[in-house]
Amino acid sequence: MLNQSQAPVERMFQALGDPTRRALYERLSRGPASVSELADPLPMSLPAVFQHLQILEASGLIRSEKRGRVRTCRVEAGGLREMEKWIAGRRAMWERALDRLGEYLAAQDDAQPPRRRG
Amino acid sequence: MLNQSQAPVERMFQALGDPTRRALYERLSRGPASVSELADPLPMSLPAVFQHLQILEASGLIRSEKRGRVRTCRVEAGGLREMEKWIAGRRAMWERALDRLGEYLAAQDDAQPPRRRG
DNA sequence: CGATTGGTTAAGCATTCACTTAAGTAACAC
DNA sequence: GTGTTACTTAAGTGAATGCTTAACCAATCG
Repeated sequence: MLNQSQAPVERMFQALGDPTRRALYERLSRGPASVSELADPLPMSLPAVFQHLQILEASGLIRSEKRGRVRTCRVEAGGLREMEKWIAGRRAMWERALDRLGEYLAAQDDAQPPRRRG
Repeated sequence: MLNQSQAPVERMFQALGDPTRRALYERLSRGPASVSELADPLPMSLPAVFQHLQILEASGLIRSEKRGRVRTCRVEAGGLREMEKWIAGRRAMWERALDRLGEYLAAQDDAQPPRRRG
């Protein structure tokens, strides 16, 4: 798997690549919830949901806190920001690449005299 | 795995959850490249890279075109946009949830007379 | 033409992943 | 105290994933 350094944003992408975890995250973006509240509508066992929550939390997308015997989960704002930053970075590189292509083509035009008007 | 409907954005997240594919995508965001150019710096076989490229293309993050015997891959702009849209949607929901919480707390304040000034 | 290059397909294999059930543990209810 | 609730841990299983090597095919080269 070429396990090189596992950047946090990568664990976020991986976390959201699973439909269950995406559903959990969408639910939590509507407001905090306990583990069993989250598990209730899902067609799987509570330990399974708990494992998914652990993965989401390890990725930095959510955060949770235990009071008494109930653990309340909520979205971690920083997570979204990390992903947005990564995407913005790729977009910037890609747009710069397009610019370079434009400059290159312009330079080609300068070097070779235009056919129509020559 | 709760295989419900596999939204396109989900396949993108899943695609970028792998370090190799993330590296491929980063390379391509700097400009187009052929399959073997992409495979060259990576510590794995060409078929392996090819499979990763297929996954990236199936997710809609990249696009490729074959001329003669060389296939040229490039970033698909729409892919980034899809992911940004999804993230923006979650952020919006999350911020709305915070607003609701604020309103709720304000209502609580109105209902109960303030302690300090009462 | 035959040899090489660039990609593609196929089959197999080891690991990881998404579950499961069973068995804890700790907080609260009675 | 006993029982119930809410989570947690552990162990196991089948399927999906990330590779591999060994062909195979079409385009280009000599």
